[in-house]
Amino acid sequence: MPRFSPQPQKGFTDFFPDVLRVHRYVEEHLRRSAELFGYEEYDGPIMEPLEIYAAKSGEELVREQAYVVKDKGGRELALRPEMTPSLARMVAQIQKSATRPIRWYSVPTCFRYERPQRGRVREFGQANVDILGPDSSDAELEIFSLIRNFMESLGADGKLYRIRYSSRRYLDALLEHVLGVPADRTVEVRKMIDRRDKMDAPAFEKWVRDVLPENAIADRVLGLRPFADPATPPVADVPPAFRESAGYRELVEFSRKVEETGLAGVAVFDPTIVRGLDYYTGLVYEVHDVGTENRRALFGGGRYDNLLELFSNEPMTGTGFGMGILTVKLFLETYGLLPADVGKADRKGALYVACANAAQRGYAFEVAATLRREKLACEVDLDFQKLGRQLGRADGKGYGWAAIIGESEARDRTVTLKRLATARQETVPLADLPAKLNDLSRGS
RNA sequence: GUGGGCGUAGCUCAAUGGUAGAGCACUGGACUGUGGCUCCAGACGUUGCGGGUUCGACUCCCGUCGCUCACCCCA
Repeated sequence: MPRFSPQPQKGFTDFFPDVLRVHRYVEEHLRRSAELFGYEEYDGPIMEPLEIYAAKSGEELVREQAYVVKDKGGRELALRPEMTPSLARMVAQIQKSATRPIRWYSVPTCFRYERPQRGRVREFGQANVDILGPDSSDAELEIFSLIRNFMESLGADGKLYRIRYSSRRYLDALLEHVLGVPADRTVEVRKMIDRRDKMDAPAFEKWVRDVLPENAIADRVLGLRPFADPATPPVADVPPAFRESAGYRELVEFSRKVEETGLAGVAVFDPTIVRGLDYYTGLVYEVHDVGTENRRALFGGGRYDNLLELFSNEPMTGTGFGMGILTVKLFLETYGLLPADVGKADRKGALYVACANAAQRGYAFEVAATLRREKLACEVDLDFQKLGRQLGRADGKGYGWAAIIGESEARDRTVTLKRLATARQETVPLADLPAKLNDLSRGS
């Protein structure tokens, strides 16, 4: 027999029970926050035709990073690298009948063939929360509130993270009217602004001057520093055309709303937020750790106006984010926000059936069945000898109670009910056991 | 695709060219129906793999594979 490696594929994860519990902890908090805001859970196929990703996100990325499967009909399917195209497809089906806004969330497993590193693996859980229909930035306000609620529920206050937002339209207006960047180079200059902090200064300057040989423009781009208030970019004279642009007005108004809503503590304008692809058309946002430990964005999102264009003639706008379960988990670990017992099963109210003699195993199973009928969790030790070992296992697994069974208990149809933490025990008739356990658990 | 770090028991790690070890975990015993503590014992290894240098390699050299961190990218 050949021996295979017990390790999972690179970038894939074996979720052992203690690891899975941590994962679920993050997921469940997200679900709870989403439900609190009225969002409904959906899910879609784990594979979609390759083309719908290619159409959305560019051929090259898809070829390099998609897991592609050819089915028996010769169709090329991709393991979903993201949820949004499936969301769009599904929404297109119910677009005419659904009550708006559509508030949906999902917690899919997604796949990307990339080189793994901290916070990034090939198979990953990514929560998605989207609100579709309203074109007002009140939708973004709601999304920001939801993010704050989620982070607070995990014990992260506003000092530990920031929602940083900007807008495509604002940035384009800034480039056009304030910096004078020619239209044919806005895409690349956007990229520069996104990249500035990640490069060393001379390399950045060289890049800028290569792309913008006009010195005056290059100087203005190089002189642009991050600034806090979108209404006042730090340049000598702001042309009126900029202040009249839709991008300017939209973002300044949104910034004001953020203040009014009391979100200013966690949400800040940041002109360097650009977001990777051309996907987004309006407000964009990312959530970051304020520290340097976790440089990868915890959340990324934005507004898309053309979401449904692949599937429907009728446009629909929306905004939403994706959030990496793993990145949030790393964030929580960094700040010690995971409860100490998050990886352990909670069995404080559960009972362990310890039977000292194989002759009474039938009665032991009957006791367990009786409890389970009353929705009381219990586990039967299958050793049927060595009571000491059995109690040791019960303790090791964190059980709150043990039911000890031997000859006399089986004869009298009782159990010896023992509280493991205190070692106190008493004999209880089987018929009274469920009620007794419920009473004691409530009292403790 | 590029670069750094690391590969020794299930896990965390020692062993500076000279007999491969410890702690934790596991199994059993001390203790035949009463756990956590303690003590004793056991099982666990092709030192990632292949080659080279050497009387002798976990140790040094070359290659290779794997893991990891960063770059690239990040729908």
